[in-house]
Amino acid sequence: MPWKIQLVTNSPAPIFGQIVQQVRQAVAQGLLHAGDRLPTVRELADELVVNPNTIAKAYTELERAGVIAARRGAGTFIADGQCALTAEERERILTRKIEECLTEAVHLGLTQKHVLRLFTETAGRFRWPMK
Amino acid sequence: MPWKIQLVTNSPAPIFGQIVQQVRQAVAQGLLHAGDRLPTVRELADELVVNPNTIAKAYTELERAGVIAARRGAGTFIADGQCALTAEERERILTRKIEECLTEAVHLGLTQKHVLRLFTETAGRFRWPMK
Amino acid sequence: MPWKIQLVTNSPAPIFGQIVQQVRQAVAQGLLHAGDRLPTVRELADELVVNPNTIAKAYTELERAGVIAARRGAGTFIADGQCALTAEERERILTRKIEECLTEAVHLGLTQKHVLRLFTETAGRFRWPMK
Amino acid sequence: MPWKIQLVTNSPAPIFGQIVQQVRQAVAQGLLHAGDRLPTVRELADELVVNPNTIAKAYTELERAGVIAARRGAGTFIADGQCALTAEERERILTRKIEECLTEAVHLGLTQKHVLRLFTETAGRFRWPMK
DNA sequence: GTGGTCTAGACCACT
DNA sequence: GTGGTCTAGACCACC
Repeated sequence: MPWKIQLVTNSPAPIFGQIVQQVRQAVAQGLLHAGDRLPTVRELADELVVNPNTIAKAYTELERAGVIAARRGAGTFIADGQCALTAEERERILTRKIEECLTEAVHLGLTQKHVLRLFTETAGRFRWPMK
Repeated sequence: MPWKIQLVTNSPAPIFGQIVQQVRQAVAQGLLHAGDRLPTVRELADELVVNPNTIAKAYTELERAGVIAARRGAGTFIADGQCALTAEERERILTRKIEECLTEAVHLGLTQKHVLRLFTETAGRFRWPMK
Repeated sequence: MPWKIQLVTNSPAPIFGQIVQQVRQAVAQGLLHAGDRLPTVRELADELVVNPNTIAKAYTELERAGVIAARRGAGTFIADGQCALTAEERERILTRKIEECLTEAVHLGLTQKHVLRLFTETAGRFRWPMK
Repeated sequence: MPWKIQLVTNSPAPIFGQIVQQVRQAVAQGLLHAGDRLPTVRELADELVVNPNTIAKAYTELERAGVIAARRGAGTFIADGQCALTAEERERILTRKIEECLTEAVHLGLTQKHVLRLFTETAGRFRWPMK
């Protein structure tokens, strides 16, 4: 992998969830591309010093989300998943996420201008669909 | 309260967490202001039909976060919480939230333009500090 | 539960998959309704004589599919899930299933008339959306 | 072969299983007839770019099911397989398949009318026994 | 050697 | 007492 997964063991976020999020983000940022091979369950388990079942759970979750595809006997690969949800559902999901984000921002005492700048800058580090 | 808390019992999010998030969001949107009185634990427990312990846990969490303050014998009130973190720490926290948001957006197949528009629109419904 | 889950231990289908399919079918046939409570993980594990983790895996899968909703500390309930896939995706998925079904039918040497009758009869035992 | 086998490598379905299903479906749709010659294991392995062992496993499975027959030194041919099961057993097997199909349909939120139309249309693309 | 399933048993978060 | 997470270790299907 072109980068390292960072686990925070003293976190309320479960280990498998941290792995899921970091792989999803790497894909969204274009650090991982469709067809790239992920480390095997056992390799990653050794590297992160967690139980192989925990890695397997993360990979299962990612597969269910269409982010990766596991092939028995061959390994695990980044998929070129297309989201099949309706347009309304997608907006609904994202709006909720954005509201969480903004709630946090206001409570942190940041200004609207500052937040918009941070959002735009960060968006530039992601890999957007062309369509 | 000027608005109703909406609980989704069919949700992986814990009940107390939903309450915390909705109070925080109401404050961030200016629906609740510093000094406003919240319902008592028992009142809210009756209204939402949940265990009083669950409400108490939500209030404890909100107090720990500096969003509300309980005054013995008087009730619970919205605090005018000032965030005591350093500027760097605040940016770090928000950036992580924004990254989660953008990761979701890319996986939903939305365009950068669409997401920026949605973010800006939603930000307009929040109450920002003047500073 | 108004009916019993039947496990075939000598089957290529995994145990958790058999549970998933049978719960899905019970919901589709109207034997289980939104809001109904399922047995606890431990209860069902005892009843079917399998490991609680196996039941938990089945429940997790069903939750991900939106068929049930688990509430920590409260139990597991049938959800009133709405499918948010696009119309094309839904037709695509079902057509593939139908093709599998028909392939099987032809290889069994059944006549078209016979199969259509069986299909229509069986459909009558399901609970269809009104819309 | 009058048509091409399409492998989906990003799929939980095993490669050999996809081959088995597609040959069975081609026979059921009349694209392959009794006596037609199939490619050799090596030819098909080269064409699909998979391990010859995988093709061999698919052929073994198809032969076991009576769909094809290998003749030493001559090649592999589509058999005119007669299903040796009792009428009851055949109905039982098909009913289970139909139930899976209908369970999926209901969960996709499709109407009974829609599903019946799709089933009838698809059935028209299959080659049924005259008997 | 790869991922998938299952068991056994521990601990935690939530109601 | 409920479901959720994690560990440990076994066996199987697939390539």
